[in-house]
Amino acid sequence: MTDRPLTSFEHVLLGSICMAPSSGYDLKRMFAVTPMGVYQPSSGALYPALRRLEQKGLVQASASGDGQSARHRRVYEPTQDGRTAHLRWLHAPVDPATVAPNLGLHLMRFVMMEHVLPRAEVLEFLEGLAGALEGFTGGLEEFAATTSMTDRHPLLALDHGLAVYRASLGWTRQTIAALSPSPAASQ
Amino acid sequence: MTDRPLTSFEHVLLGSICMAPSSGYDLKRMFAVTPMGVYQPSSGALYPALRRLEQKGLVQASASGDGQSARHRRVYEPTQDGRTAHLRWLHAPVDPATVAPNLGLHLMRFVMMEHVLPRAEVLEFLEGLAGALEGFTGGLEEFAATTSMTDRHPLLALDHGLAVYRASLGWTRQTIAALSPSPAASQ
DNA sequence: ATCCGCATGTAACCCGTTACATGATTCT
DNA sequence: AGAATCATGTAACGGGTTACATGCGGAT
Repeated sequence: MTDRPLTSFEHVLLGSICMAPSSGYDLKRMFAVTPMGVYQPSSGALYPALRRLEQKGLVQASASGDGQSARHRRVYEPTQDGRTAHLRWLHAPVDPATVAPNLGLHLMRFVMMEHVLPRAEVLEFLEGLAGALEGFTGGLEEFAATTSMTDRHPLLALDHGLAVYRASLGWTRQTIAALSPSPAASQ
Repeated sequence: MTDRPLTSFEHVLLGSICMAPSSGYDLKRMFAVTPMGVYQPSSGALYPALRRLEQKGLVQASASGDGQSARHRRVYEPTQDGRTAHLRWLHAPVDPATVAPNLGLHLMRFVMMEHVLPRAEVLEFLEGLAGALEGFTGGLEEFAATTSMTDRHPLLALDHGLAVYRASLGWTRQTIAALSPSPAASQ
């Protein structure tokens, strides 16, 4: 009852439910089937998390009394509070400190922005992401330049980080371009 | 006492101690200073983990009775058991299922292989990594090809995944080339 | 009739985070 | 002397994993 902020996992669940009312099993299959399935939540994580969202009044089991067929499913849909909390989450600026450890989470946010945030705000988010990625790669470059390390593998691992986050930055810029309203002649 | 397998974190600590005997504070600074610092272990995680390694007989507080100066430091060094456990960890093949969620961990393994595994085994590891990355990107490509998704953002997010893991794969191949004994004329 | 997939849940256990506590040493 | 850093630790709390339990529904 301390009203702690939602965990990332809870935010993803809430967001999924906002995109489409879902049962726990639906969400499980979503994780299993889509490339999001790098993380495979267990029943012991999923169902208690949904109950927590319910107890916080962010989702509710749909009162769809549609006849008999709903054998044993709890289909959740967002409450008004849930929608606003989800929107707040989508609107949160990209914290540069989280861009490296939570890149995947920011991508999830990007996916859930579609049809919810106006194009301009999506671009704003991507600009923030690009800035954070620039900062991170810049930090790696500076470390590489100033370190007195002589061993080979650590420097190669640094190159890996640079390659990966530069790729991420490249995608971000490309996506900004793709989503920007083309000013004149289009592709 | 159930003798559970070591966690990833414990393996990283053990590996660091194998590379150079360290105190908890040394390890903390290592995480804080190097680009490894995307993960910043708390005292409540670090010191208990070291005690666990000690209780399992994998490390021991160095009995360096060198005079007085060792004010209040517990410097750990690996035991024979610890070294063999670390080597087993380094030798473990790349499980393709873990390559996406634990890429960073594999990179840590790569770093710790230097001066420990012969060049041939490092290359073997990198080949395994490349194969796993090919499998993963292949899976993403197939999903992109067969999905009936019409929304834009999920497909763009997929592109991000492809860009990032292809960059990782590119680095792997490049590194294989860089570490391979040049057969004839070198660049 | 039985097995498999659907569907939700619970309990033990472990571990990480947060926050706090404690003392020694060096710097100013 | 007082402050900052070094250095290790503990307690409360929350949440995830593993493993198990349960029951309904459709398929063979």
